[in-house]
Amino acid sequence: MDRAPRGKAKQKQGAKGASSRAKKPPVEEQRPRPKDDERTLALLWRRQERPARSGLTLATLIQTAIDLADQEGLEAVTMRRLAEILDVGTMSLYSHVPGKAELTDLMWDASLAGMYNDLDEAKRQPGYRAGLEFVARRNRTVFEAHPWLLDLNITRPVIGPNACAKYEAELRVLDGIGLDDLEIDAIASQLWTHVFASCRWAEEERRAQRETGLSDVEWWARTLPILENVMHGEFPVASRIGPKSNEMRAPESSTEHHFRWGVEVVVQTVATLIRNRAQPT
Amino acid sequence: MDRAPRGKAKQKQGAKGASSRAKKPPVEEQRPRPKDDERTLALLWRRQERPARSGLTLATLIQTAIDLADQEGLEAVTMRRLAEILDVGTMSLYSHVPGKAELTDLMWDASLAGMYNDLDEAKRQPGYRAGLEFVARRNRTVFEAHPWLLDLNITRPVIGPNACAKYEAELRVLDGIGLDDLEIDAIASQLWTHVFASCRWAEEERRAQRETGLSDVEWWARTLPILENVMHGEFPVASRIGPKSNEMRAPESSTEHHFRWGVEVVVQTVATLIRNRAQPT
DNA sequence: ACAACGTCCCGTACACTGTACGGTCTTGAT
DNA sequence: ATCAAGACCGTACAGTGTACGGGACGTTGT
Repeated sequence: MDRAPRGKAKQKQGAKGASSRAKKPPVEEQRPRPKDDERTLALLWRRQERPARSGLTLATLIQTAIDLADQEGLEAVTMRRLAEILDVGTMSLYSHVPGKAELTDLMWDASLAGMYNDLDEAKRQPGYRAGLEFVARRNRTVFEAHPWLLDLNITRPVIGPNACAKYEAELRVLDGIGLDDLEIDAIASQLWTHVFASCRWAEEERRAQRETGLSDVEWWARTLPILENVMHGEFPVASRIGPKSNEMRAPESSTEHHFRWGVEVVVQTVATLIRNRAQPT
Repeated sequence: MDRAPRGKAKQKQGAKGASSRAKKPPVEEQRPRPKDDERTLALLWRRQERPARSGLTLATLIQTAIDLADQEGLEAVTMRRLAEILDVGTMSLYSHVPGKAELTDLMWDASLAGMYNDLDEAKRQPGYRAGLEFVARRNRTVFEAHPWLLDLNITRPVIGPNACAKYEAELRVLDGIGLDDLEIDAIASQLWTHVFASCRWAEEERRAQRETGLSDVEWWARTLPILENVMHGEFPVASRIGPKSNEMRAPESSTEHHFRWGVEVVVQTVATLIRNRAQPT
């Protein structure tokens, strides 16, 4: 670690030489510790717990983290900050949780708690269309309650009880209506992808507005002349559609419109699949 | 909550007061500096540049960052590391770029360079189906060449020349085939969302495999018994579909299948929109 | 009753991040 | 030749996650 010849006051002897500053002997590569899924799984499915010596529970730790993220955003959630709020030493948190990454996984699962009253709530809607719309709205509700979930970019979540229940409840909507298992999975993930993207877009807009103080329309009104100045009519279609879509989307109802549109596409896809199944040519 | 004799031994004077550790007088809240979009825009559309004193060009800075991200992932891209590779002082980078966030924006736009040979390449495909498939594959190619793009979670990119060209080339596929402008925008974003999600899933799988050394099937084979042990048949549909979808997806061809399936959905959506337009009843 | 053990608590320290500040040097225009 | 602009960059700071090791405590075995 100690670069030997560094010295010579600060003259930078070789000057223009290729590698006057390049050092970093290979040392040993240490990956950042690969996230203890085993233990996370155990923590996710823990039965119940008595508070430990300091009165701290894993559940309250997670809840505190979630509350903090809700109020000040995900980047405000640091181990030190959490410890301070809970009035314990920073390192005490590590006796409840293997590390921050794992805590985040726990937060994810915990925020899904109580999404559906029971596993058949969604299925009970009249028809799969109503069911899918119900599911989509519930998902959006979660994202609106915990916007930081949109920053997680979760693709392969560790499987916790609440995520499981959510998954089950949502799959049941699609079960037994004439799709095979792979189609069910594909449709479900299509719906999630859309809802996530749609919510993320809306949230991004909200944040931009909060930070810059400019609404989307105002921002475009200010940026457009600069852009047109620099791309001299090279991109006719883009300059026609880009601003317009945003202009139309700006009113709150239009985000809503885009959201419904995506759900509708999923519904139509299901309809087509079923129809083709019914009459195989 | 707080067991009585907590204090004593360790002194810690106030001890059991609620706030022995809570301090942090309000001070002033400082946001992390709001990302200078104005200047980023100027840098994105810069015409050309002569190398500066040290021989450093913004273009080579960006390219170095991209290469590094390609080879070691986005988290390896730090200002110090970049400076070391380029053999300049860390703070020298800041005379070329306002900060790291802006550099990331520049990296995003730069990696889109040359995606299409010309603005009509995609449109030139025979029919919108071929056009959309072409676009989807090109997008995937970019994500495979630069997997770290999948970590960016870009929703509102700053508009650079390459992003513009990409946008234009892709919109042209949908232009003039009977969709209105809002539909074009919606379809395009639906396609991007799908490609992004699909590539992200594949990449996540690759990473998991690289880190744990377990393939997806192996991982499920190991995890499933643990899970079933803890969720005693509570989630029948989920336990039927979850493992199966992953099992089937494991062979490389199956990721491909899912990718195509999503594109097909988009194509069908376009077809439906056009059909309904043609005969407005 | 006592000892031993495990587990929680946590102060300190380390390696690493982005970048503010202020100085020095180079270069191009006048 | 002068001078201002701007590139360069050493140092420092506030912040991050967490490794380490020691001290305090509760439970359990004897």
